[in-house]
Amino acid sequence: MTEILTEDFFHRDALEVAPDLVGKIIARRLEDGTVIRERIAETEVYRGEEDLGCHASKGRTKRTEILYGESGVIYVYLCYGMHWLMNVITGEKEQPQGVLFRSGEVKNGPAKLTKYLQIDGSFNGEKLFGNERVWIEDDGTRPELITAPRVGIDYAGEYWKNVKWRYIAKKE
DNA sequence: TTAGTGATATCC
DNA sequence: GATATCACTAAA
Repeated sequence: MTEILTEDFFHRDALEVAPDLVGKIIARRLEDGTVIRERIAETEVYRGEEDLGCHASKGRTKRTEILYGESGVIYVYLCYGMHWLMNVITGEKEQPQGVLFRSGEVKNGPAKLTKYLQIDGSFNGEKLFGNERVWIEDDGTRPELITAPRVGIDYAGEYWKNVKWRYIAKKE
C-alpha cells in the first residue's frame, strides 16, 4: 500500500506534520526519468515568529515570504554557500511554520539528503503534491519516534535551543 | 578544530 | 556600496 501525500497532509500544524513525516518516503524523478526514493529518518519543526530558530523570527522578508504562504510548498535554503536544505511549509497561510528534512535512512545530514536527491534552489516554491519532479509517499510504515532538541541553532537562546522539536525514527 | 562558500540581511 | 551571519560538511 503506497499512497502519495496530498495537500491535506501538510495543511496541519507543523508539530503534527513533522512526526508524521518520519518514515515517509521522498520520491524524486530526475530529468532522464530515473526515480530516487529515500525514507525520511529525521525531521525538525520551525514554527512561528517567536521561535528564534526559525528564519521568520527576523520578520517577513523576501526570503522568508514563502514560510507565510501555502502549505505543501517546498522551501529550499542555501546554507554556508554550498548546502541546500529542504523544508516543507505546513499549517495555515500567514502563519510562518515549516518542517526541515534533516536526514534520510541512508543519507544522514540535511545537505547530503538534498545532494543525493539533487534538490537545489530551483525547487524553492514548488509544491510537494501534484508535482512531477518530487513528492512524498506513504507506504504504511509507522516507526517508533524519539524526540530531541534541534541542531545547529546555538544562537537561538536557551529556551528555543532546548525545545524538543526534532523527531527521529528509532532504530530497530 | 577549521576552512570553504555564497545568498541574504543589515549596516553605512 | 560593504560587511556579518548562517537550520553544514569534509578534512585533519
